[in-house]
This record gives sequence, C-alpha cells and structure tokens, in this order.
Amino acid sequence: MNIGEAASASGITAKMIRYYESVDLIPPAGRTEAGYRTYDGRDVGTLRFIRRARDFGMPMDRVKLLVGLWQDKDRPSREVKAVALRQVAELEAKIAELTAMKDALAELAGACRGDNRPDCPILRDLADVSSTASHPGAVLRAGMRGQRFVGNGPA
Amino acid sequence: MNIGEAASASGITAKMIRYYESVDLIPPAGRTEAGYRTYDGRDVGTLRFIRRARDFGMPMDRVKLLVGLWQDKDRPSREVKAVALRQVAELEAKIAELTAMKDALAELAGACRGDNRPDCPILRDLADVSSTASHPGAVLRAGMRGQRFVGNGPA
DNA sequence: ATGGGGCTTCCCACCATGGGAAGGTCAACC
DNA sequence: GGTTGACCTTCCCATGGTGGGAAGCCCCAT
Repeated sequence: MNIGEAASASGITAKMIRYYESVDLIPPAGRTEAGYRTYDGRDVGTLRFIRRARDFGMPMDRVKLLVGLWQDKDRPSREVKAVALRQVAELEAKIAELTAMKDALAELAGACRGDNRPDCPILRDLADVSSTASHPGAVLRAGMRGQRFVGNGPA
Repeated sequence: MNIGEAASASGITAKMIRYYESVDLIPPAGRTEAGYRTYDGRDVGTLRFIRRARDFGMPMDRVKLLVGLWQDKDRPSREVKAVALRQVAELEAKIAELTAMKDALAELAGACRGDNRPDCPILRDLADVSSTASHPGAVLRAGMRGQRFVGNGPA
C-alpha cells in the first residue's frame, strides 16, 4: 500500500501520516527501492486508532500514550481508564469555561435592543472599568494557560 | 505612560500590546525621543476593551470589528448585537462538540473496570473497525474546519 | 516516449502567545 | 559623574496540528 491508499483507508491525510512519522507517533514506514513509503493492514489499523483518539480531542502526547498502552497486551485497564478520565476532566473544564463565556455574553446580548439606535449594553460592559473581576475570562486567563487540546477541531 | 505601565493597567502584556500594534488592531503608539512607546488613559481603555472581548473567546477579527463599532458613536446597536450573537452561536457549537466527545468518552470509561486486568472496552472501541461513523469526531472533522476562535484560552 | 498522477522533501502560513538575545535608555543612588 | 539595575527597543524562534505549494523523481498506461 502506498501512502495515498493508507490515507484513504485510515481517514488521515498523507500529509498528516508523514507528520506523525516525523514526530515518532508511528514508527518509520517501510520503503520501496524508489523511496516510496509502504503500509500494510496493521499500519492502517494503528492510524485509525489514532484518528479515533484524536476525535476525542486528545493532544498528541495523550494519543501516543494510549497507542503505547494499546500495543502492550499486558497493560492494566486501570491505566487506560486513568488516561480516559483525565481527558474527560479536561473536556469538562473546557466546557465549563466556554459555557461561562457563552452565558455572560448571551445575557449581555439579551439586554441589547438591537435596533438602529447606538445605545448598547454590550459595548458599555466591554468598556466598563469596574467589572473587571467578574468576567468569565478573568478566570480563564488565570487558570488555563497552555491547555490547547481543543483548538480547531481536529480537521 | 510607558508600555509596562500600560500593560499592568490594562492586563495585557507588553509583548501583546506590541503585537496588537503590529497587526493594526490598535494604532501605532506615540514615541518619546528615545523611541519608547507612550500611552495615555484612553489607550489603556481601548486595551481593556480588547481584553474583555478576548475574554469572550472572540478571534482577533471579531475584536477588531467590535472595537470599530465601539469607536463609531453612531453605530446601530443592531450591528453590535449581531456580532455578539454570532459569537454566542459559535460558542454553543463548540460546547456541543466538546460535550459529544466528553459523553462518548465518559461512557466508555464507565464501562472499563479499571483494575489490573488488561481487558479494556476503551481500547476495544478505539481499535474497532466498525464503529467509525458514530464517533463524535466524525462530525467534528466533517463540519468544523478552521473554526479556531477558542484555542488555548486567551492566556 | 510522453503524459498524468502519484510520491518525495522542504519551506511557508496559520493564530496568539511566550521566551530570549543583543543593545539602547532612564532614574536613582553613592 | 559614574555605576547599577530596571526598563525599553527590535528581531528571531517555538508552540500545535494542519494545509498549501514548489521542485523534482517515479510509475503506469496509452
């Protein structure tokens, strides 16, 4: 199998397969004499596994960890569960943040008439010197440095 | 006011203030003879406004738009509200995605005993060839290309 | 033998942010 | 007046995953 076939079989672009190889998420593929990468069914299985893990919003580190556990037939399920629960906890934290943002902003928007007059509580709030501490992002800025792990939606 | 003072007064790092200037989110600051940037109370107000808008998870584009509306005293509040509601809608979409991920993963984790035995439904699911379509990320991958706008939590 | 589609590597861009180096400036203190 | 240390300047680099694209090689079918 060439990389293109492996890509369509696994749902991961050829570009990303090469990238995963370059960051040691997957071992270097075999090569033909001409230098083309070759893949077999097992490789596609691994790629699919990776795609699924990414679908749960996991960062590469976590995926790598999980692939390792998957390939170790004697892992205790305890370890796998711990990884999964960490991910769940981070997702929950992110959801809570976004919800706080959303609620605060929706409330402001609800208070805005949305007509032709310029007067607007949304802008008033954003410009307001006094309400600094109670804003959703204050917490965010304080507590969530470098969480990444959600970003764009895996693509 | 030097950039450092403006930074602590506004809650935006000096580094980011320079960056915002470089991408034309804010106009170039005045300079002393020695080349130091200078800021006044109005500038700090603008920076604070920007920080608040970012706290709602808005991407730079949206913030820029909002700053423009803020500075135009004759804007119709309709336009401001529309921007806010777009942001709310995107936050809701993101929340829905993350919730789908979280629920699916939590369910799997719930089915895993988490003991010393290797058997684990989480890994079984990730490796499962058949369940491709029903996974949370399938939707994600299909529908959310290039949404960005949440990323790390503004920092 | 020629064309088109695949493969290779390498570089660039995104977005918002932080880190750090190399060098200039300012203010305070002795 | 000189030294010190805190601040400022610009410039480059890294992050994380992903896409885009160029330049060049390879393979197969016509």
